[in-house]
Amino acid sequence: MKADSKKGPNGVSAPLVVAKAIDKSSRMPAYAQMADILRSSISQGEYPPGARLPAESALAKAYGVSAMTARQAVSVLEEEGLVRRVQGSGTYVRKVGVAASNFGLEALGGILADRDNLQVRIVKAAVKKTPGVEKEVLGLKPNEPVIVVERVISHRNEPFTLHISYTSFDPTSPTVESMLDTVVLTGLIFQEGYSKFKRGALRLMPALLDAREAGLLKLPEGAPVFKLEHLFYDFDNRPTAFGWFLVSHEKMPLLSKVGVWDE
Amino acid sequence: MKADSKKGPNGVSAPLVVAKAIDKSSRMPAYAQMADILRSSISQGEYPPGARLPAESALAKAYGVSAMTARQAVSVLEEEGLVRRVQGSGTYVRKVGVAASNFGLEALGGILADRDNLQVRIVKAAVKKTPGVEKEVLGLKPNEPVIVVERVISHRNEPFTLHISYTSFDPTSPTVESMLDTVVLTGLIFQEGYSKFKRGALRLMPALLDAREAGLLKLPEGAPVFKLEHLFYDFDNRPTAFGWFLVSHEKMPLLSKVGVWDE
DNA sequence: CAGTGGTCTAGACCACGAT
DNA sequence: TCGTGGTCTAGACCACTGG
Repeated sequence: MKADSKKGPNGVSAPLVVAKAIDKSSRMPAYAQMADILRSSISQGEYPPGARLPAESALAKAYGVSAMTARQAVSVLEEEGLVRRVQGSGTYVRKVGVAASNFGLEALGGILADRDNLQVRIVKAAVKKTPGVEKEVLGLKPNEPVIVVERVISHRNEPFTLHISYTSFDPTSPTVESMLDTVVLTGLIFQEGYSKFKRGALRLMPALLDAREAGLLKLPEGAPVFKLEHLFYDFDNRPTAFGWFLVSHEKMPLLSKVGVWDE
Repeated sequence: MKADSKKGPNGVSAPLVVAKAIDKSSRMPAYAQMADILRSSISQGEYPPGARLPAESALAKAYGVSAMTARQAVSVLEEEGLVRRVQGSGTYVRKVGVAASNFGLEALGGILADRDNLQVRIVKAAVKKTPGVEKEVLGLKPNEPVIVVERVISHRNEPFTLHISYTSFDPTSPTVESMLDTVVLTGLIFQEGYSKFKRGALRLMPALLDAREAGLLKLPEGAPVFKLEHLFYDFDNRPTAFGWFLVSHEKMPLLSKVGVWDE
């Protein structure tokens, strides 16, 4: 028996009741209208968490669209994390929970992209020759030199983040590139021009500000902040840019929403 | 002139050179094979960051598939964050940078789902009648009571997280549900059965452990940890479950990868 | 074995961008 | 105006789930 069919008093399968029709003359695509309707149905409890949605073929017929269009509508909800597709079984409404959350760093990107209001101050630039973990990460020998650069990046004249970076000191590359590694990290921090990096790994951690860091960021010593560690690889797969950003959670809020929010 | 065409010595447009052909007898879908090929091309620098990919129609012709299939292949790369589609213009390779990163809480979900190895110990359960921010968040009057419950959730007998929760004290709901709010938070913490929540908002922050918290989690006092704040709404749109998890970043690493990693 | 989601075709037309 | 991505159709067949 079709699980999504509704039975009349006499037990005969009735057609799927459609909450709202598609306006094909609208500029809004049919799949988007359909996704809105389905989302609304979920929101109103018609399809509670765990429930199975009608089959895509049934939805297509009910809304008078092709199967591909109905599929696209369901895909919208799937990408929103609202439903889960199981091949051969059906499409199910996801349960809302903490684990579904996802935190993006658009806020950071937005600020770093607002270059007109950014000020970058280099507070340290040195060649380090003593061993350290950064050399392991960059695949260097303990005695090979690395360039360490520390920058305070301010936004609208307020300190926003402290960036510590380690890059390999490659005597064969042009001096302008290696000396203060401005080119490499311009590509990392600002998303302009051609990036030199093929891929990167990031780790987000909580951290405390020591006295010096706190002074540079004009925050209290011992304040909890985000530490965003990064390791970027160039197109030769060599680890190239290791370092981290220290940034207050108030200046970079990490927010996430789960479930249905559009009403 | 087609921007993606390559010119021969005599200046005549040559067909797009295909790196590898699609094996239509393979069990791997054509779009997935095509996505792999394109990803590999990007990885090897054939399409550097900022470059425009060949038009979807050109790709379809070059690989001998329909336009919809080529489109699906490009969609894979788009969902991976590798390319950006611009209507009317083209599809461009994204530059790799810190802002592209995205942190999911699958690690948290994985541990909370492993119920056989979980122990939950309630370390506090009380009805609070004095005012507090939690009442504003839950939309209660300052004198309305809330239930506060604190739990230590251990995994394999090691403290994993401390959960503080505030829920409204609703005398009309069944006692079993409201008393220790076990049902509500069973749905929140464990993703089993039918969820009572329609949606939730979450905020991730860095925090320090005070002496009591540190003792409960067997961590040093003052250690930096993640604070994952949550506010969940029921299907009547009432804020219902406010609280937060304190969890060590070592037990819940937040990792993210950007760019091309599959080689 | 019936029903479900997953893939695929060979077209069509539209909205938008750059020219 | 032309090339691009975006939407859509009306079919087809396949892979998988579950009774």
